Amino acid sequence: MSATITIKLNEKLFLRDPEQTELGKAIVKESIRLIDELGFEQFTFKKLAQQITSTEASVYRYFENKHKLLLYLVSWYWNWLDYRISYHTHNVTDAAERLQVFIKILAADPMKEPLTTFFDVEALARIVVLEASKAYLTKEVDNDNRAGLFRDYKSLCHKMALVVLEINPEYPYPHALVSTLFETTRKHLFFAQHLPSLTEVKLEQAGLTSLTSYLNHLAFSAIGTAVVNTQSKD
Amino acid sequence: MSATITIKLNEKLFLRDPEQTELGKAIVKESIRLIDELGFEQFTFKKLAQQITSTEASVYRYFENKHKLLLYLVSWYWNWLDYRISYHTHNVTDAAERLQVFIKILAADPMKEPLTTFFDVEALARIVVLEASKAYLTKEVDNDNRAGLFRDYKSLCHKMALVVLEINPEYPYPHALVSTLFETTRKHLFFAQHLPSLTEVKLEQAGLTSLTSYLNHLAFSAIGTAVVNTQSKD
DNA sequence: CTATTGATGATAGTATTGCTATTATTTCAA
DNA sequence: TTGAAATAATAGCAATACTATCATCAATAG
Repeated sequence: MSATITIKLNEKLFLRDPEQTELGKAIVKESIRLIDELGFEQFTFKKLAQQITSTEASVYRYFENKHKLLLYLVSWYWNWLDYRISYHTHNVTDAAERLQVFIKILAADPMKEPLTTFFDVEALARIVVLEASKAYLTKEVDNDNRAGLFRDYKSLCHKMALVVLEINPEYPYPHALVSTLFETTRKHLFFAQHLPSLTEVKLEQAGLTSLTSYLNHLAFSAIGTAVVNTQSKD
Repeated sequence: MSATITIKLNEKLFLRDPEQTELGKAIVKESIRLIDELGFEQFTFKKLAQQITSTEASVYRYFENKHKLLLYLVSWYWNWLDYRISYHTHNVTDAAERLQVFIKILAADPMKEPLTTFFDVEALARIVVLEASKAYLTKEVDNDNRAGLFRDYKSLCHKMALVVLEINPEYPYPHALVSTLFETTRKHLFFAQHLPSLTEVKLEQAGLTSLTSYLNHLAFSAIGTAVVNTQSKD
């Protein structure tokens, strides 16, 4: 059942919903390709418009500016992660096991995905590694936060924090630990590729076993429980 | 003994050494003030030149571009941290205790500092929190890395990794853990201030005890040793 | 005591960026 | 079929990220 789940994002992220029109989808699809190729700094609405043979003005009708577009893409990604995590854990009763599934998905382990998208999700995942921090590391954070633009990241974080508390109700840093896991995942994917002397994590295998191991180790030693030794069913 | 330790940075970070001239020092001092005030995106060499009543062209004679300037400032900061850590640990024999001093300094606990600077170090520390990630999260990382522009961060990381190994020679992720501690420190200082729902860390106290506690907890539970309960002597 | 070098300042210029505005054209729904 | 909405085409503007040229001034080397 390859359901087309519609990911519902905060309306303040865009001026016109890009999923509703062909042009909108072209903007999203091509912006992902271009940001992945050029990096966020070199990416401009003019270059994007050229690629989709449209105009800068048209792109501006969908997104206020490129920062909002980045926020849109990143939010979409967190929403997608949330969906995948729910999908793969909804019938896992043991909380520790659910946390492990969470980590496995975070670390980008390829799992059969029921959600098909009109754009390159792997490119988006690379964008999240390289650019996601820039979505909030600005002088505009507080305004953007008030506008609810980080809602998806925060709610996903909270959801996983509850799992941590289920494992150990006395654990004093559930949100901190989960956000650390999120940030650490991206940083170590990046380090493994570009600054390998900063980590023991290696990228060689598709399963990213060393990243998964490191994250499991960090999480479970902090929470104070041994890593559950269960093979997940997929 | 308030020694004026000269922090020696990679020469590729600048075109002309800013510490050698009055103009150079003015550039560094005022750029720290301006980046802290405006954020890195809104900061320009033109604005900087106006502040120091010099010209854009003169600034460009010291730094190739604003990205290199950021790299310079961030490298200076890591170097300064390195110096402080060495200073406060050189006669601490116990490795676990040295790691704790390291964490305490990382978390910006105010300690008597022997190094006096001609600019606002606290502003620089804020810049590191908000902007340091942008120094490497670019499409230019590999070039910058080849040019040795991350040398200071990497060597500091390695130094601390050796301390981790001294505590537990079997520990499989010393560099990963240390870089996680670095990144986590900055992220949680940021979260505590702007996205508090992502962390239990609070900023209220000068000593930042909650951040220090969280970092100690993360580090020592991962390494597999209890937190040493020693009051440091300062 | 020149003569030269090196650092700075003054000024100008250029391509690109990050928009906004106006008008024209197409589309498709009532 | 007509009218509203979406898009394209074009222009323009202030700011950014530089580069280049030339004049000035100070130190210092011969």
